[in-house]
Amino acid sequence: MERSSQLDHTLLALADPTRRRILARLSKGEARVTELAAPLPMSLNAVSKHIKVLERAKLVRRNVRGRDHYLSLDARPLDQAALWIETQRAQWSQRLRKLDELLQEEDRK
Amino acid sequence: MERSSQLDHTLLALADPTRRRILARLSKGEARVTELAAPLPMSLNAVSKHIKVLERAKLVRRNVRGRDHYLSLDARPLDQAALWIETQRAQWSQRLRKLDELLQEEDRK
DNA sequence: CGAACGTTCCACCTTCAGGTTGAATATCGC
DNA sequence: GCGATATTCAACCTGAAGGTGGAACGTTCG
Repeated sequence: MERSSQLDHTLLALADPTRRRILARLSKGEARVTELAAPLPMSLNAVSKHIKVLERAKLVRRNVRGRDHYLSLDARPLDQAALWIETQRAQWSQRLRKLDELLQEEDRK
Repeated sequence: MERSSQLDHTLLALADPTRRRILARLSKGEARVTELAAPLPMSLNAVSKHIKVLERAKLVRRNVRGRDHYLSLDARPLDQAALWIETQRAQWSQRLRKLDELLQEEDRK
């Protein structure tokens, strides 16, 4: 019934340490699945699944060359996530500011 | 076996539209559980659970006054999340810059 | 061609997320 | 004290997340 938004997928993908490690690795340059899996304490299959989650979130692009699949980072969805967080922080601090003004108003009376 | 990090909890809490709605509401001021639940298309119990997830992530604080529980936003965990995202974006764009320099170097030869 | 390699697909298991309903608990107001 | 109100707790269900191992598939290379 419910369509999951792009933002849902992005944040969900980021909410896992293994996937954040993969992204951190990819931010230094493209890599194959096996290369990404090598330092991780799990099966190649599990890593393959994590990559699929990252692809669903459009955080990672796949480039197949022969039998090798080269993964690379696409940082654009991060912009949307950062935007949401910044918006919340802005509204929050704005509210604090108004609250502060209100309290000073009280004091003057 | 695995200890979940603060960042995991934060991002996981954010990766749900209902919880983001709750946070957006709270960024405009504190509210009781029932007030938060009113506009949401689910039972009060479900909302209570969502709030617990937000509390685990330390994004929300609870202030009990009589039978009413007043929830308020604590934006500090958002800073950590924003930091991680910004770090990734920085490394990613730095890599693109270096790649660009490299290509220009190639051209000059 | 045939063996090795890189990756995915499939079947399975266990844990957890998100929702439900119904009962329990605590407080308020008459 | 009693009924209404605010919230949680407990049990349960369904589906998805995250892991496993093994079979399948396409590609490379001797």
